[in-house]
Amino acid sequence: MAEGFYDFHAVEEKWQAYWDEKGTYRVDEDDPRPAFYDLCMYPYPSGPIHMGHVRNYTLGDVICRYRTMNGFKVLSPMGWDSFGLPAENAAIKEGIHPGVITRQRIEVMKQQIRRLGAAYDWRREVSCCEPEYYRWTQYLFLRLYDAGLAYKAMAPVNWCPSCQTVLANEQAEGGVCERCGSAVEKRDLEQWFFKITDYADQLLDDVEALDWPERVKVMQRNWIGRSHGVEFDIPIAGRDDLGPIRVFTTRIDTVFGMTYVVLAPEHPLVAELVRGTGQEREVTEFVDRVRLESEIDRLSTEGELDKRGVDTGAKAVNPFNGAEVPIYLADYVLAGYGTGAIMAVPGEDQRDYDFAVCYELPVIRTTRRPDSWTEPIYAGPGTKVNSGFLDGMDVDEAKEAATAWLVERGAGEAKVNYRLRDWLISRQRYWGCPIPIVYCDQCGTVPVPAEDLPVRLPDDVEFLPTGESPLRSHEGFLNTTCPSCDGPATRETDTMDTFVDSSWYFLRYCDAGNETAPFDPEKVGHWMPVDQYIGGIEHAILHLMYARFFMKALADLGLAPNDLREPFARLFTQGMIRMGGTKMSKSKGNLVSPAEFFDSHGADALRLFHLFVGPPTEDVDWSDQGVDGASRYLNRLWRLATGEVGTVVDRDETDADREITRGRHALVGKFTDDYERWTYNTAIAAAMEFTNELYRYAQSADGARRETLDDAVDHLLLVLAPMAPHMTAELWERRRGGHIHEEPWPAFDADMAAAETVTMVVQVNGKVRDRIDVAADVSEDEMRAAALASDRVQEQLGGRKPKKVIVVPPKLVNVVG
RNA sequence: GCCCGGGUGAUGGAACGGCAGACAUGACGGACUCAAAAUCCGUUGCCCGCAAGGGCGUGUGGGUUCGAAUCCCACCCCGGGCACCA
Repeated sequence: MAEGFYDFHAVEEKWQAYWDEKGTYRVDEDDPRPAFYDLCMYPYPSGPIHMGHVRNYTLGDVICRYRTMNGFKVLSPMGWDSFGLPAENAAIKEGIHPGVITRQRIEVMKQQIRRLGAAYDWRREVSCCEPEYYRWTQYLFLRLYDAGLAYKAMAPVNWCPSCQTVLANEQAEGGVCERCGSAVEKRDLEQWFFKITDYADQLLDDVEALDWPERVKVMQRNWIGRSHGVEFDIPIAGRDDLGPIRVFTTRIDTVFGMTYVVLAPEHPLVAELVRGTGQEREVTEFVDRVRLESEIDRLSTEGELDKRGVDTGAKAVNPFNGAEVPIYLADYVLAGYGTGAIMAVPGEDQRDYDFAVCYELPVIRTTRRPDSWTEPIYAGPGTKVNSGFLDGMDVDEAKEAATAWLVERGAGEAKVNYRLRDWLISRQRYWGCPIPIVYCDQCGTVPVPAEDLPVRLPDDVEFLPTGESPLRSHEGFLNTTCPSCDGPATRETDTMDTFVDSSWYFLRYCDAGNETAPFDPEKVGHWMPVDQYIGGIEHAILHLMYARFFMKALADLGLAPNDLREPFARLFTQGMIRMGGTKMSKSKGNLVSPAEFFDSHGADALRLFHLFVGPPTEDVDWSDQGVDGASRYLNRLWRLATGEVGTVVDRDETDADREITRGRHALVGKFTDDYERWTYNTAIAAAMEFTNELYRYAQSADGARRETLDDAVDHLLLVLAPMAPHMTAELWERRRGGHIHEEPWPAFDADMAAAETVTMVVQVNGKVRDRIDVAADVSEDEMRAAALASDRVQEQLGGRKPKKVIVVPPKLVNVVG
């Protein structure tokens, strides 16, 4: 390799070793610098890293290094989301323990992440599949259990009758078991839940103050889905033995338009309602059919409305006017939301209308609609009609009056409902955190005492394609003694959803080595909340919602500081890397491996490409040529900074030199702005422009003035240091000595950055007709005079007097003629 | 269906009401070279013109403004999220 050529292999290795050994990015509580917590979502260790990781960690690293230069101690940790299904499936396929596979993959990934040059405090590394970590996941489960926030209940699950196991929704796509192809059924099984619904209001209200992308906030709000309404009783005609049907509505003002009532097929009153009636057979058949259908089938039957409901033959009595209306079952009413029963108002609800048309049920409209309205249903504001004592009121008044009417009679009350359900955490799987519970014939459900944790996953298990968790047949794991009575007991064999592990890993980073507690609340208070969280938009709902719930619950339990209610103050969601228009993925076979580029172009070139290709929020298409371009630029910078370009002379400062100094002040100003705005692509463009200018400067007949060029190049290196850390460190050391990443962020002088002369644009009727160089501090009058003196302007005016002259100092004059 | 994004050269993108296309990629031409690579220089939105210059141009149509890629209204197309939530 020729002397003077940028040998990125050697340079990158050298500096990676230096940062490791010197511990440049290790930070502690007693460091007096202000704290900044910079976090990238920890990866699932799938083996080699992909371009999405590169983009994510490059952004995180740029923040880390930039904030460090700005005087912060930046906590930037890394770890592994190492429990989960893919490793267990690989274990079944290859006959290797998932722990072995996972640990190997972590090593590969860690090596590659290191080659990216990202600065992590590796002392804080966590891996949630290790007992040192999951012990504390179990501990937190127990604390939630003690607080009544973890409970066991029956829940409908996807069940494969052939594999004899529960399937996650994504394993039951299309209503078919992904392993054996059998039709998946709904089954009711005892499952563990976290009571996230207790926090629904807080989770919703606290979204407002977060510095998060608006679309993520919208998704969180929709997911929680708070709706205010009324719950009330509708008696069943002639069936005093059955008690009323309780319904929920957000439109109690439309109650006089109720022309039928609908129960969910799973509603508890159904069996009694039809027993011994002529409708019994038809209703039972309907209920059985719906029960066997998966959620997916239920949704896909859209369009065949006539098969999706059935008349029970029974009648309900509208408490407001005594009208008798039929009671139907329909699968569009969900058992799990509200009361599982609705009053149907086909005049003011689209689904009710569609159903009513199909089953020839009457439509009563209760809101006067605008004259121009032609749609069959109207749900807007207006005056009530056909509504008894509500007539003449507007919608809001009617809601209030109808609610008061119900409350007076003890027949109903205002009620808030949520779309959010409790978090089902049970997984019938091996490779997850065991739920620390035992079942004793004498004592029932007994939590494992904290001092007995961790409940370890046994290593001596066989991974067979039976579909059943190996924990269920592992005698040594299954059989234990009751912590309460010492009698024989069996362990819970379900493990926790991996989202539980990721709901607190950012707290463990604050105190990763703690052997007596999950973390010290004081240390957590020192670093938290995360100042900048960076990750993919795919976690916009689940992970971010669960982690927020954990933070609030742990603060309430005294495990974390009480005022720490939100874990992530600022969130940045990066766009995807695509290849030829589609997402890069193994299954599509369009993966581009970052590792190849470490070898062929170097980490700095790969990082620079990712930053230059476009705004980091946007999806981007991968381009090999783009990396070539980034690499070309770095080589250009290398030649400039190693003195291979042009001639350098010693002389007194000339105008040309001063223009270069002005340029470097402007450059620093541009970078300072762009780092704050995350517009790295335009910052890099400015660096390229300035580099091109320095080339012309050094190659000009007069040559470059030594101090001026050195100062300009040094500043170019400083501003690029967070983006291309290896090359800038190497050049800085050669030119200046010392470590560039310990230099302070360069100051700039806005006055120095301002140009002395600017090019003023002269428009006639909004079209550019001339350009005139003027002093930067030119007055409005001078600009107007210069513009009107322009031959081109006079030509365009053709002797007419201008009607008006708009002057925008010092950029533009618009002559309106 | 509802809710977000987004439509700018051959391509990625730039332009936070004021020069549309910065910077880069690609392509073409040239220099250097025995040759190639690397590097360097030049051209590169469309149309008319020898040129000076002129006209057109940011998905479509309208509007606001001295001035619109940018703001407003309507529509078309693409991407994403949610979807019987009463």
